[in-house]
Amino acid sequence: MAICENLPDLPAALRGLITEIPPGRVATCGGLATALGDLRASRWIGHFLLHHEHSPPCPCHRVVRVKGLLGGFVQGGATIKKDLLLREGIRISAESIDLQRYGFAEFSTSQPLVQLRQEQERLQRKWRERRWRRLPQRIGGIDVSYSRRGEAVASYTVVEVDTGELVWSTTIATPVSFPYIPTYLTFRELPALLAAVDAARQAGSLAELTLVDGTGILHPRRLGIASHLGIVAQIATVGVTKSLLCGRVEGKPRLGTPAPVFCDDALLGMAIIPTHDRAPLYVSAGQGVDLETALAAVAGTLRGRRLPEPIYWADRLSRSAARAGSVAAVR
DNA sequence: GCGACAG
DNA sequence: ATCTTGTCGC
Repeated sequence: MAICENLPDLPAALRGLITEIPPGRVATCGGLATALGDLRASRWIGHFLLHHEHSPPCPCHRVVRVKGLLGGFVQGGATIKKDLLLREGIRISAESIDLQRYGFAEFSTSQPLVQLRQEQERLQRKWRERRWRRLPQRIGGIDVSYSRRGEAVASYTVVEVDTGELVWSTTIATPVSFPYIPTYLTFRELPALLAAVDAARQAGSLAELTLVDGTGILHPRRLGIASHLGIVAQIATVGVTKSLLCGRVEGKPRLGTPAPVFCDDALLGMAIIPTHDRAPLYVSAGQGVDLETALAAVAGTLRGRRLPEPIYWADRLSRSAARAGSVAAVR
């Protein structure tokens, strides 16, 4: 089954961009993010800069904060960074740099994030909605945890709706090759999800409907990870999140009476209170279901916990496996 | 104009 | 998502 083909090596692309900044010039995280193709990546870039493996010729001191403030530096304080920049001929007055004069943005780049957005837009055309007359007897759940070594550990679970009992599960570890960037979660976690879904399919244990820990069409491009997984793996999915990626809740959800979530004036999700005094969950259609069916599937598998049973178990099993270390690996 | 932003 | 001690409550 095809995974996202030609996934760009974002850390390598970023390193390449940083290398392009000539001595005597500086760039901002926002400028680098734009060069990668989306301003949303700037927070990841900031985090990357503070934690990357920094060997001597690395010119990361040429990345500063917006408005010309120096910002942090891997090797500790900004003192060394300031010194390096001064030595390259940059004038620093009142701890800030004149970006009009020293700012650099003429990167040569293929903007890898633009291609990923286009992939999402292409797949979104395959999105289908369907209203189910009744819920299946078994509902699946899927979630990903991360081990200390940076592997993604995915669990697929199957729960009997009538009894609420866990009847089957599988857990698989896969390598992680993409960072978390809002709206691009799919490219980080999909390989892990697909490995778990494939294992369930081969065991003949795939449920008719699967709850995914991630959003469905409640997404800026209407293709959250739940929808993406559903389309690629050809399964019916529901998106469930603990916080909102986009959109606004209309009114106040109460126990037993969910509230609608609107995004760009479209009804794309529902906020549901899972149990007394708990924060709401946000439900959206993944693939092959409508919002009403998605909500019924979540409501029908909520059994007094914060999360619906299939996701609760997937979360619990993947986390304990990730912490324990020893998990069957793929690839 | 600025900030927010699933896991 | 993950890093973490104690603490409150059923």
